[in-house]
Amino acid sequence: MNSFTEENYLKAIFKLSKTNGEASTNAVAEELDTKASSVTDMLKKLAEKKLVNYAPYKGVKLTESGQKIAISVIRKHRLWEVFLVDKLDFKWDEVHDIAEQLEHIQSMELVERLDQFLEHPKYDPHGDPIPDKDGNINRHKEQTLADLTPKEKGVIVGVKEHSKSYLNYLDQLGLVLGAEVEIQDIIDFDHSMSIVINQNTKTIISNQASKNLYIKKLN
Amino acid sequence: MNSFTEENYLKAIFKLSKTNGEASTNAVAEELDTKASSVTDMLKKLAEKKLVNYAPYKGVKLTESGQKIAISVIRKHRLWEVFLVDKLDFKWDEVHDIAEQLEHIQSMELVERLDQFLEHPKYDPHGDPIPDKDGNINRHKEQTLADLTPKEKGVIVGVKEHSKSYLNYLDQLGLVLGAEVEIQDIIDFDHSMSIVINQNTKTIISNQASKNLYIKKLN
DNA sequence: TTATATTTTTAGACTTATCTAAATTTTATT
DNA sequence: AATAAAATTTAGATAAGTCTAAAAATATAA
Repeated sequence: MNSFTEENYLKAIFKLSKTNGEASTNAVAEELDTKASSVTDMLKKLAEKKLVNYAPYKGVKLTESGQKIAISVIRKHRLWEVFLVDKLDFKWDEVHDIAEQLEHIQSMELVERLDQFLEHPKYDPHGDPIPDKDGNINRHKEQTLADLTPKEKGVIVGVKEHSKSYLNYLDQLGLVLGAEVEIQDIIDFDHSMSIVINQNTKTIISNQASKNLYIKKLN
Repeated sequence: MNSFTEENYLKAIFKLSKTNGEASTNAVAEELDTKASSVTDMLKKLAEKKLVNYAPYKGVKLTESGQKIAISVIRKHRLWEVFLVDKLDFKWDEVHDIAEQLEHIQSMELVERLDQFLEHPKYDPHGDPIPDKDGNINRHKEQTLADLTPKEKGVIVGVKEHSKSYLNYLDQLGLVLGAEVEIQDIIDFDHSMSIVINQNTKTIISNQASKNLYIKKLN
């Protein structure tokens, strides 16, 4: 059995590995808000359990079984988020901390029944894909609002950044999943965009904001 | 913030205090399947946090705030059990271990929304009363099937013992919450009873079994 | 390529929760 | 009341996870 802590390390390493397939000690420390020395200790432990491949100074990589656990934790996290939003009427900016706790509940049966109860959702409330029972993940297309050019339209399918303040801000503007956005203009200086939301509300958003919104382009 | 462990100690002390208002070190150790010396250590810690009143060799008592926490954990446990049985179709003998984990999730908002989602249940799947938001508990009447005499009838309203094997056994016999039982005969020797369940199934149950079934007498 | 900066690891300490074994206190028995 | 038995506490260890400070390895830059 793995501890909460171990699961959190595996999850962090998984997240950081998306780009280059592995993670550095410092990156893991940053992600988990802890010290590099603590990370080193834990990596040794995870390596002994064959959950990661680790050689001193050489970074860390999940093994097959480490990845399996990480994905299962992510599956639970995202399913619980769907539960919280769809069934308990939480808003998308309120569920993260609670799901961080619920993701560690141990019971295969529970997860599968929850999945069934929620009618096998494919995405969580932030548009992140929910891994299936066998760990397959339907990876997101990486196109963001910032990639579009004037006159182009897209539908919001997800967010890259999950902070409460960002989600709340999007909510205010009506930039929620499924909303349609048309680019009107891009300011050369700072790449901020003027956009029209759902063909009626006009607003301006920063590049910082637009590059964290996943978009499915419409033609 | 309190750890899982602390919450489990408070819950155990609360449970053991039902009879005499306080608990002995050994009783707590037994309840939590740990050693008396570990309990002593923890009692000191809880006492420092003003969650219990503890004097060496004199037993332990919950303070007001200790009791509040214990009851809130019990409230969560029982609400989650209702969720698991009513929404996820678990059986009453399958939910204990999962609820033992879920009861430690920290979020007032979550509990209140769950309570609402479940439509403010008064009892959990074993007939145990669910404390309300303010910690008031609708205590059970302590009458058991073993207290009835031949010809008397009652409805099953709860179980005193929660082991999987007992619950499973009751299930087999149809001795579930709401079932009607009529006493036919009591064997003098071992106090086993022959009973009729729901006016049609006749069976014999041991005294051990009958004294763990809470009954509401019918007239 | 040598010096400097950055990253990572090691060493040693601390906290929480646990244990065993020994010592102490309380309770029960004669 | 003295002694035995039972319950409880203390002392000292252990494991998980963390930290600070110092040392070692790697990367960067003059």
